[in-house]
Amino acid sequence: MLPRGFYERPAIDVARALLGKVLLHGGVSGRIVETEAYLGLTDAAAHAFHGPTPRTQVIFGPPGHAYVYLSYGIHDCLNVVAEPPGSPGCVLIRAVEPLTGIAAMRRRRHTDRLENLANGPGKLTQALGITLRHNGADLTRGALTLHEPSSAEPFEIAISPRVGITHNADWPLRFYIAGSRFLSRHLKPPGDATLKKHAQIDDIS
DNA sequence: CAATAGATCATCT
DNA sequence: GATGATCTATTGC
Repeated sequence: MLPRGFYERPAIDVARALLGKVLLHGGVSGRIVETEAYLGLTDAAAHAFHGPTPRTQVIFGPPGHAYVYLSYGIHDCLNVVAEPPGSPGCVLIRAVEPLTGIAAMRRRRHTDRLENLANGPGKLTQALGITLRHNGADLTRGALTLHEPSSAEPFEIAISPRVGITHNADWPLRFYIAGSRFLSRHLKPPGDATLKKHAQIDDIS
């Protein structure tokens, strides 16, 4: 079980440190392969940016708790509260690699494909059975917990801009395990994009 | 494979 | 009354 102190540091540090850790709920677990940091009052993309509200108060509370919100009216998304009380940093869990309880995941997700069970913030909550009821839950004790992996193979951390936001869209606050098959988005091809533009130029001329 | 439309509702203005 | 830290199916190349 990760101790409270694990979460009591800057959100960016927690986002990086959470990679490779294990998220467990009711016998169903996954290895975290993708996270995003949200910096609170200095970050217009963060829910906490406008100060505490009934919804976001948990982000301003003690670290090591869950902030779960409803996304686009449909999906429950899981955040981990970081930083000391009053400092509203948090980390969005964007993807996990299925480890245990895979049968239950397949049932909840209505799909068999391993790579499609929990490769997105809305998908992993559905796969693990995490809902708005877990908002405010203490991650250091209770049904929803985080752990050190039993076997830790080394991995490389890659960085990119965050996904799906309109503010600070260029801030490099998304962290993921390089080469993982379980990411919410696949890597951009290394080449440039000039080839595509030719077609449009040809159309005009 | 890439782009896009539609679903759907708690939260805040 | 507008707005998303998304997902899926569908359409178009």
